[in-house]
Amino acid sequence: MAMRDNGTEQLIKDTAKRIFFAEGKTNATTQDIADAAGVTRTLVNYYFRSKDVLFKRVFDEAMIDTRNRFDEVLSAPLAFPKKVEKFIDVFYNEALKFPYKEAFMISEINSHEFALKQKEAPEALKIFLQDIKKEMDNGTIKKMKPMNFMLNLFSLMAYPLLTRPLFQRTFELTDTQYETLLKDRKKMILEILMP
Amino acid sequence: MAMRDNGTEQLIKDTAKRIFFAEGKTNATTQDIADAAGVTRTLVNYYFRSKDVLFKRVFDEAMIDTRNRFDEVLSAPLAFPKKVEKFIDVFYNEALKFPYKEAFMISEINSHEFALKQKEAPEALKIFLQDIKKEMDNGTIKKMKPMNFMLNLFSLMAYPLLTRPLFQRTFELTDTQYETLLKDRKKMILEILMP
DNA sequence: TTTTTGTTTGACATTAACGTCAGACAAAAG
DNA sequence: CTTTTGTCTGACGTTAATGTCAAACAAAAA
Repeated sequence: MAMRDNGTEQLIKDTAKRIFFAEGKTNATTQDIADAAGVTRTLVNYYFRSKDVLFKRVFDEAMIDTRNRFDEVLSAPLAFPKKVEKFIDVFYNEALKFPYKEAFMISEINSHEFALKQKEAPEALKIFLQDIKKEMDNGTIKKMKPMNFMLNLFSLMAYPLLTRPLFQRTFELTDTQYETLLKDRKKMILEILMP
Repeated sequence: MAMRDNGTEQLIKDTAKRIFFAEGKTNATTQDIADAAGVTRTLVNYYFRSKDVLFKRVFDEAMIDTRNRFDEVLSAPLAFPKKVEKFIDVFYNEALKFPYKEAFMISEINSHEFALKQKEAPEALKIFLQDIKKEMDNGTIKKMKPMNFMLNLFSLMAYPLLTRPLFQRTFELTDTQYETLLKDRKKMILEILMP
């Protein structure tokens, strides 16, 4: 086929994402990815010049993807509590599909090659911070630096996912038990943040 | 010297810890570590049979070290609020010394080779969970699963450290600004958890 | 058809990181 | 002193992972 066919390229990227984010094989080689995608390794080098390029592309697209997902909720015309609630839902649904994505991103973010593409803070985040400020002025939520409120929300959602392997084994919980725990947290997070 | 001398062995381990936890070079090679320690790479293989062994030892000792630090506070005969406050202090002091330790541990925990040494939950954690339960019964803190309270505490402390490179750059904060933010969080965490 | 263009493959070259080994060396034990 | 034991070094071999290349191939364009 002579037509510009990005089917294979997409397949490789999707496979890489699956391996990294869903299966948690952070040290996968290009061979592993090629095998899983059912193509030869040479093809990986044909579409992406090097392993590094592929990795960075996967990472960047994951960042953008996550941001878009967040933006949609955070800039939606919803009442504040509903917005937060929906945000938690979106976050957990993604986490359910890609259990290792968070941990992967944390690693990359903390690597020294990490560089931000966009310079400014995303518009949606700014809107959300303004929402938070407004709620504080209204007395709906406890007064603090809006940034701290946001950090709290992210923390309470994400951290139990990041440490899941440790906590689940330490307290000898089954998969379903831990998932119940996570599900319970949604209500609890809302109560804590907006008492 | 024919005397059993664990000076060099210790030096290598300490250097590795510094490189991983303080400098954040997670992909450091045995050569890097040997160079930084001022010894030949062969020595690394002499004391630790392989790279894997060295890495696992560093990780395991870091786990134990952290646990001991926590245990000391968590099982101390302190009033609950004081205990939590001190715990946050201990946590942040460690984070200040080893900014990348958390991220490193998260990576390891989420790798598929991760295995827990000890089977049971540490005694100190059990004590802490009982403390929490007691406070809830007393009505001092909001009722929830004690495990969730613990998760919240860890989350609120740790997550802003894990995502520091991302948040700091996104909102264009200087090092001192972010550290101020972190310092402010201590009071805020206490207020949130024990209103 | 022939040509052109993009796709795919297998074989090869390169490299970086790791592990081993024989032997040098120094200090304590005999 | 000689022997023994533990420490250290340099050189070497091995491997796994990556990257490159020429050529085969298929489909669209000429």
